[in-house]
Amino acid sequence: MRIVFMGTPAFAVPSLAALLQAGHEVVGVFTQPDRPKGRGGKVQMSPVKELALAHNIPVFQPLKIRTDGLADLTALAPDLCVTAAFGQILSEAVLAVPKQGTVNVHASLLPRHRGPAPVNWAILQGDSQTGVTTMLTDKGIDTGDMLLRATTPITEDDTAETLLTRLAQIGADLLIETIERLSRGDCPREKQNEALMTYEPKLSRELGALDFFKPTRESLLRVRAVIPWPGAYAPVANGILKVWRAVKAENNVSAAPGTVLLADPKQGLVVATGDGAMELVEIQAPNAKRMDARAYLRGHAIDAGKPLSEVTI
RNA sequence: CGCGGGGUAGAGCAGUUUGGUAGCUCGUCGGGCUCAUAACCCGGAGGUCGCAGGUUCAAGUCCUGCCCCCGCAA
Repeated sequence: MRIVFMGTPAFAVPSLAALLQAGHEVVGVFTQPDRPKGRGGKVQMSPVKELALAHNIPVFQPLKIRTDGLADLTALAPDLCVTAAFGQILSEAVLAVPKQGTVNVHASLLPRHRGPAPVNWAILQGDSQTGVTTMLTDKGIDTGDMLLRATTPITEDDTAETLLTRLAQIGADLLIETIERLSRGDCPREKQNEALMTYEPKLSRELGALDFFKPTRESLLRVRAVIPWPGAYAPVANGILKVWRAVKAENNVSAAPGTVLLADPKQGLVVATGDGAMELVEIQAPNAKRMDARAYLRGHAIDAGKPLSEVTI
């Protein structure tokens, strides 16, 4: 069976690797064009492209597959297309190319969390579990019929980063099983219940903003949900303080949310919240690298009692 | 050639402008005090100041080259 794979970031890599591992015939890979990235603005290949090149698979990087990629896709004459975080919306013309359709690997339990950032939103909304759904892509965004699904619990230690890594592997395994069952003709297929559907947009920088007036729990979820990008942050006198890890803390004092309650190497950096307090465990000062807050406090004195927004970090 | 910050003891930092025998907080080791302690007191160990070269009586500090790390922006 001739398979064309479409994917871009690290999440898609295990799926492509699994296809190759399972001996499937991957005749071409579509991925987003190389773009300037990182320090120095160097142009970098997508993780999927690197893997494809390592296996000498033809790589296609149309700006828009629906227009300037259609001819290449048609020429590959795929029986099946597989997508995983490709980053481009497939038009009906594109979907019409593969004889047996297009299977998508989506990192949520559909119909919950349709959209480009399902893992982050699952954490942010406090879901106790999430998973991966394989589905038949149709013209809508994540609206196609569901095939198989696998779940995984969201633990207190999970961040969007750890969860995404785990889901990528789960998705890869599920993809292989899905293709096997499709080819055997015994794969279940179920329409999505539109009434239970949720759709969330891609992440924006603003989603990282912490609001200390909200309950501790919400802030802790946010910290975990926006790793590694955009990262949770709070304003300070000299810029922005990023928060990479935080935990609930005790607060017996009556202080306005946002007030620095404690700030020393032994007790840590504790800030008052809407319903208690939270300790900022791993932080990142403006222009600095991320580090343990207690380590940071050994070299930088911070006055407790003032609002965090007025403190110079 | 996108903008910028930095490499000083195990950790985090100061000191570099105005060259002159390396300092702070924490940790660590030993001792003491205490019912007790993330407490306190006393004492000690631990550093080729990223690498190489240069200027100088003298360089962490000035000059030149190189290596490495990181932030922002995308």
